[in-house]
Amino acid sequence: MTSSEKAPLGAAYFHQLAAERPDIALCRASAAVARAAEAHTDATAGLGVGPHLVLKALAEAGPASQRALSDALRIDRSVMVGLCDGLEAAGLVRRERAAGDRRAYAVTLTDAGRARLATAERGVPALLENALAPLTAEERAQLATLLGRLL
Amino acid sequence: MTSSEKAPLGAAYFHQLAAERPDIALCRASAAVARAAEAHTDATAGLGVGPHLVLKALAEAGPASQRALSDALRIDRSVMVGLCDGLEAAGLVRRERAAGDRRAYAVTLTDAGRARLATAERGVPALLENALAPLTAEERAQLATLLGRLL
DNA sequence: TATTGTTATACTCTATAACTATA
DNA sequence: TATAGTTATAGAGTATAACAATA
Repeated sequence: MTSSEKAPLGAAYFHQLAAERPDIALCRASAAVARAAEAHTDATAGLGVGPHLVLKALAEAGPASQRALSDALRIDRSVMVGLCDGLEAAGLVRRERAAGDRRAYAVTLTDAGRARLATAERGVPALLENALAPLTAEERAQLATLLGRLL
Repeated sequence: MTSSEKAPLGAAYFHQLAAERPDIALCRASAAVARAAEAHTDATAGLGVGPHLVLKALAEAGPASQRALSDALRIDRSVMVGLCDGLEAAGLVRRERAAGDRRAYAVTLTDAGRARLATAERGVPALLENALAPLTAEERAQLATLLGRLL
């Protein structure tokens, strides 16, 4: 687009592309951040992002149906099933029957779940520091605001 | 985190989460933008993002090896094979042998490829408008800058 | 030894459709 | 009829390991 026939492919090319196409920059940045965060899964007590978010939501909101968790975390219902299966098998969550609606569960955090969450949460700052290292605190806040607007 | 036991799960919950966890906001925003963009694939002449980027790189840099394309677009080499297969089958690209290195191809844009790219590029503004609708032009530039820093 | 292109494979994430039991 | 949970499935996207031809 700049000059008709001179734009060598290299590291610089991708940055120019990222500037032109925020959608693609978003996709690649998301993958890069996820990779960087995943490298710190140790920090989150071996808890993946999905399970971690479920425990966190339950800790903050109390027992909830899988449907409510799905909506709140924007995770598909069919995925939530497996997430809760894993958490239940690990003893971090109990599936009690919801009072007043026998279709739904009241997914409930166990003491072990609360403890595991606490450990995982302690690792989050390091995870974010690692994943967002190139940004200052101010820029991170800016980014969060912009992404919040997109969501 | 705020008060011990009151944070109803709802749309608001996700936004609070996004504010606390830019990594997760990035992941969800990326998916949301990709979905919005995909809904406009008509706008890009039926060309997916990967193929589009390959054509664009070739148009801007001239014939290149798959390796160079992989590096420039941050797409794995094994994925680039299939991308080039598809583009070649569609007649948008030719795989000529590279001069001076019989291992590599010189992937070359055909006239049909150039025409298809031109059509697809015409749809990009509408695609971005649709995907980034919640952001002002200024905010889009801000976002691009921040993502560029992350990459 | 290292690199280009290739294949096979696998893993994650996401989404859909269909089923059951309840409502 | 609509909803909660479940299952099976399928499609992207991404990544690894191994191989042949070539450097």
